[in-house]
Amino acid sequence: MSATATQTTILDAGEELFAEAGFAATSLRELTARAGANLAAVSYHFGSKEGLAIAVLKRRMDPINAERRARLDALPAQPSVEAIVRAFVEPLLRPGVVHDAAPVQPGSGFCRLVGRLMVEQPPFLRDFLAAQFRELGWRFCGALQRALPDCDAATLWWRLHFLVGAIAHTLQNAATLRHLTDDLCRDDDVDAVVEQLVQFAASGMQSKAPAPPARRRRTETLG
Amino acid sequence: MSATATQTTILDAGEELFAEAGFAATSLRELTARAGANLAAVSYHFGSKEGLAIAVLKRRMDPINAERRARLDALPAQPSVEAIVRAFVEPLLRPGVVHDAAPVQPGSGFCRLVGRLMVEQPPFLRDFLAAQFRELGWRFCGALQRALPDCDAATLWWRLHFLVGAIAHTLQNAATLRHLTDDLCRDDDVDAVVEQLVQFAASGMQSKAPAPPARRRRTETLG
DNA sequence: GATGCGGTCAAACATACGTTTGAATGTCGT
DNA sequence: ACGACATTCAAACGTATGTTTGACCGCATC
Repeated sequence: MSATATQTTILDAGEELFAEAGFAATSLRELTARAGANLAAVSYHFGSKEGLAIAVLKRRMDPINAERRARLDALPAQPSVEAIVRAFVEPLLRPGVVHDAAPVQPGSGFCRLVGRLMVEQPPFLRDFLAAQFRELGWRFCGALQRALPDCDAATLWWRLHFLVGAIAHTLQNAATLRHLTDDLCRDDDVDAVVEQLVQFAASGMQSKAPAPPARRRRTETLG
Repeated sequence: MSATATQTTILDAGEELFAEAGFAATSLRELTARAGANLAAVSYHFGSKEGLAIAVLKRRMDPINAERRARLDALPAQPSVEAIVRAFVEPLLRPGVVHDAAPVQPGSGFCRLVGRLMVEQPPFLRDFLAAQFRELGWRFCGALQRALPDCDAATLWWRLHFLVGAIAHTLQNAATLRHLTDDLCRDDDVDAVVEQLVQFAASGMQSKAPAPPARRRRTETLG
């Protein structure tokens, strides 16, 4: 059964509004109003608000992660670190991913949505997001380790994690940065932003692994 | 007029719960129950829920940014990039900042709160956060530019922005990473995490500035 | 010991939320 | 043309929210 027009407009509106204000702060009345749909349509088609959020994510995340996998597999035998980073970053930030008739634009709601939900991580999404990312993370970590044999896996995982944070924050707050810098940093040139990010992350990845600190601080979790 | 005990316990509870679930998803009833205070106390002492959120942030952010400024001023004449990055990262991630009788612990609510609200950025907080960060950002950008004369200011601002994203994501989702990597990446050794972050960011900062892309993509904002 | 006042409290307020209901509407195959 | 099924709709449901109210308490001060 293919998605009806109503389902699509609701998914689009969810993408936009969840990205804009977050999951908890978005009401279904506002959402269905923007979608031009009836309030009850959300429950009818997606079961609940949470079900809608998962559907919104799933619609885009699956193709993006598939493209990441494909680009990882398409790399040469001895890929540069930059090429690996690029395979991770570009499928998310650049257009090209299509679902139904709505291609993902670089500035579209979904980009910001990922930035938002990746960090907001409502409890009901944690397992879903972790499951989405686990296998892919290990694959990229493995590729990086082959390119950087001096780095342990933990260090590379941390750096992948930092990269995800940088991506998420950029996706969501690029406009803030622009405002903060009096338009010095423009967010309307996607290619330039991608290059900045790839350059920064590729260089960070190739840093030498830090030596474990001499004394261990008493056990405290960081978050 | 100094803060009463009630105000302090409410601020503490706000720190914890806003960090845990975000601003919109936290109810004042849950919050005041945890604080052992009456529901009406929030309106009485802070005016509103939004007023409370600002007070929670302000209590910690002012001393942390002051310490960042102090450490920046205390750097030698020709500081290394790593030293500058460290002056930015450590005041936020390491303990030592004290307000009233409650020191900021590395795993305390506030660390995660910053990670959360830095990215959630409810509309009413945007101007507040931007004002907090603007002057500090320019100072760090200036210091970086003196250490990296080949980099333009925009590139360094972007990298500072990436660093903020990496910090925020780490503060908030370190536990997720731990789970994702089957305990390979531990979040209970704060020193090690700080070293990972500093190492990664310092190296990323020193990357050569990317050449501006040949053709400009049509105007689209990224977020 | 009366008065004023900052602080606390239980209760109520109006509103907004996510979800459900049951009737109405459209759209197929036959 | 008709029955069946999927979809839409306005309305209502129960609950939870942020905020306000007005009585009450503990102390200082006069």
